Amino acid sequence: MARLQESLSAGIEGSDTAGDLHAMSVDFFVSFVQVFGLPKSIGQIYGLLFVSADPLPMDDIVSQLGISKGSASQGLALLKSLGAVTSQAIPADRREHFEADLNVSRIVTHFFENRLQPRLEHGDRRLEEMLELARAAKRDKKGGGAAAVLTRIQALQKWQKRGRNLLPMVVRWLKR
Amino acid sequence: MARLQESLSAGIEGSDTAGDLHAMSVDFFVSFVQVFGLPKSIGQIYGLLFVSADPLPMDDIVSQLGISKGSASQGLALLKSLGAVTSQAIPADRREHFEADLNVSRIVTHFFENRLQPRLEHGDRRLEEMLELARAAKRDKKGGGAAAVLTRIQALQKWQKRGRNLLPMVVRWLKR
DNA sequence: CCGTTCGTTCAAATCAAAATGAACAAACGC
DNA sequence: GCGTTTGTTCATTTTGATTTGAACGAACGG
Repeated sequence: MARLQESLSAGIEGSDTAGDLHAMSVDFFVSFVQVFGLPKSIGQIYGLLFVSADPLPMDDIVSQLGISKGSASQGLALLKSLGAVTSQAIPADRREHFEADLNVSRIVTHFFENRLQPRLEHGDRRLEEMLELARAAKRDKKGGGAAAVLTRIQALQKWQKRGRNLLPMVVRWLKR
Repeated sequence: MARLQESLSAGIEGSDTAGDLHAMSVDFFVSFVQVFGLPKSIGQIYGLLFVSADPLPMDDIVSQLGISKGSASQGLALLKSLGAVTSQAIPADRREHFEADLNVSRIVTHFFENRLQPRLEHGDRRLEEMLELARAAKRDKKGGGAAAVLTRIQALQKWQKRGRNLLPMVVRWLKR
């Protein structure tokens, strides 16, 4: 962050409102993305773009945030795939310029559909298998609480279904 | 996991239905808790208790999962605080015995209220500060896009509010 | 074409979160 | 009380994820 402050204020004004705002935005989005278990660099990049008046080329991002070219490249790739940044063409400059896209419902939807749903579905399958095994165990009269375990698994399945119903509702609600 | 299989099947039956079920449950809950960014050990412990007919003492958990006493102790403490396990007294055995509590809505609610809400509220405050700075920047005519940034921050605030409204709705829905 | 700029990839280094285990404290039985 | 069992704490170690940076390839401009 030293880098950020430094290069932005560059010995001009005293209170450096712009630099503070940049730093805050970076901070804000870093903790935001961490809620979703995404790497910090993602938040830094988005935070910077969010308060930038114009689209920035990658090397500006690298130098302003003091991160490596590799991180920036990978981070921007992910952000693009999330629909959170878009590239803008700037006349007479062949570098890609990136702009933050405040597309919250798209981003959250993407997150749900790509990170949560697959897990839920995989979970479904495994629960089904567990149920099968538990039934077998009960038939074979293995162990004392086979019936109790069976009941538990079935209860869990109900919750799983509930969760799977909830997600689309949330997505719909976010979309309006 | 070698430990789990080993101690459970203990050279009795061939196909080891019970051992498979245990392993699967552990697996299932490990990936479940990881969605919420909780440590793996939490999932292991809960997964084991979930398919155990009777409450287990800590040393059983330690030996069946092959984890350390420290992990088990800390993990159980967290699970208790989540209301996900409860201790049962077993006559003539002074060790604490733990039982899985299939209390999904309580657990998820706890997660929302303790992990998400505080972050959202902290975010609120920071957004407010950012807005203040952006207004100042605009007044001082710093930078070209001060007005655009202001608009963005306000839009973000709207989304933040939306999110904060959504959470209680989700919680209510989960509770019935 | 050839040199330069831009961007990606991936093995290695770094870093933070979690697990370990030894030391400690508390509760019990004798 | 005194030794033993049970459970917690916390400094150290381990592990896994992220970041780095050097090497590479592609696209452009002259």
